[in-house]
Amino acid sequence: MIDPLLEKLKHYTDLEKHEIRMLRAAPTQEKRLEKGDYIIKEGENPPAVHLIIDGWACRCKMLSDGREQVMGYLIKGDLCDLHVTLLSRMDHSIRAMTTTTVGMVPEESINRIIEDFPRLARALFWSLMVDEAIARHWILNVGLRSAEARVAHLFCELLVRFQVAGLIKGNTLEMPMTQANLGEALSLTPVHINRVLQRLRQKGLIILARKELTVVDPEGLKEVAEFDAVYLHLDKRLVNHKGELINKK
Amino acid sequence: MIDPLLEKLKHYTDLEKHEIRMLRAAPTQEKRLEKGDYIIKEGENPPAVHLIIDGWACRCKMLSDGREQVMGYLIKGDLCDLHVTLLSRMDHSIRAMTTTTVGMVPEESINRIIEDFPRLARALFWSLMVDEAIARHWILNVGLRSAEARVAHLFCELLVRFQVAGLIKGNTLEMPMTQANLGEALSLTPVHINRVLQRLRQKGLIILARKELTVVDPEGLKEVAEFDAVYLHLDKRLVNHKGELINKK
DNA sequence: TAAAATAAATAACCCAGATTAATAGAGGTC
DNA sequence: GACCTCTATTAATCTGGGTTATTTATTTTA
Repeated sequence: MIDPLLEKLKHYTDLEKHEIRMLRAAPTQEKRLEKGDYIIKEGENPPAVHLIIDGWACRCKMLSDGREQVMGYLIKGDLCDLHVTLLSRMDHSIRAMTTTTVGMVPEESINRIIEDFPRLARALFWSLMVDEAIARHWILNVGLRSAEARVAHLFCELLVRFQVAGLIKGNTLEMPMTQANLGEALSLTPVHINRVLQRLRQKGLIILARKELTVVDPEGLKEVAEFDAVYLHLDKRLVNHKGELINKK
Repeated sequence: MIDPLLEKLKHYTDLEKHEIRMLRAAPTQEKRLEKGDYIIKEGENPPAVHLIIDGWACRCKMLSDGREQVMGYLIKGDLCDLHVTLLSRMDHSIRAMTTTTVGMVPEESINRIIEDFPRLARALFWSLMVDEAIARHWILNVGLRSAEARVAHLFCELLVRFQVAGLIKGNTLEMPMTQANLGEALSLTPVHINRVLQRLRQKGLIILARKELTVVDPEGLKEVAEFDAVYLHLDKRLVNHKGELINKK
């Protein structure tokens, strides 16, 4: 089930049958991981690129005192470590937050895509650049926004990403992370995350219970978060079969 | 003077004469900017990629209340907006922090490199991936480290980046940003930046005066910062003329 | 070289979010 | 359905870094 990745890439460019076929055939093996397992550890040089097929994962890194920062969430359709095809080893770890199934795309398939499927290659690089933009905006989030805006911003981001990957129709998504885990991502303590969630609930912006988040008032939440989806770069580009942009302006 | 970029890329792969020639010829035009000028503004879709030839710049983004977050520093040899060849528009701005000269590399040159100079293309993508890793580690820095460690970490990063670009031999580099600007990058107030700098000076780790930083005790500073240069991915890769990795393990 | 403007240094006081601790639910599991 | 463990909730207290204000260098400009 590679469809969420396809759905996501379609937001960047149209893909033809043979490109879709190539992508569907790319993960040659699946691996199942339990909650808490590391998909890839810092320092490793995985021989294949991992694709989240089912479940949730996060990018994370620990300091020597044991405190951990979550640097990004990975959902169905996200590629975990495409960048490691260029770098030598992981500078952070990726951990499953639920029971998770990952697909393994051998590096040769990636190289084949780069050589023979330029438009697909361009779409994959686009998703890498979006990951970079998301990382930059997390700096902004942690650095500048109040606790309440921070939580709201993360929820807005996840809502859009779920919609983009075609995983939900409405405004309800599964959210398996604990308040402690949210705290690691947003640099807040679990206690304060709890306080903020109460406030967002009171304002009628969200419902969050039993690992399920419903954004009751998306516009209101965006306002609190000062959320602007531009950084997710969802505007469809016109790209020819060689991967070249046409009609750029 | 494109040498800092060349120096940087050489840390990833060896380049041959014709590749070096291509890169040297890439910036067809230069532009001079004064301190405070925007090199590229959020929302723009620059027709050329900007290369810092001289001076300092920063990636930044402002919230509606006027507060600004610096999301990264750009030094000689850095490409500002390579990612915009894939995305439609900038999701943040780039501002000159000193009088700055940028070279403009037309998008056609980038496309030519991707098509005909695979090893060079791979090196450029490597630098993009390093930018992404730097962004992720800034999340860690702002999110988890104490004020003192944060400042120390930034100084360690800049020291290594200056060394990698062949801009300095020793441990002294020009540092034109004000304490207020450092604060915008590290999410600290100018007052607190000042307090922290005093402490780092007292500990004999740095000398900072007249826009010049000397790291007196690099090892000590790294210890305070818990700095590990792995995320800058400086290990030389063995890459053939087609840009394929050889001898990966 | 004096005046003006900008940046650095310091002090006094304050607050958003941290810390610690204790309680209450929710899911598992046997 | 009794037990156990993990997660959420709440309250009381504390602190790292923020705020505001003033003074003292540096630079820049004229």
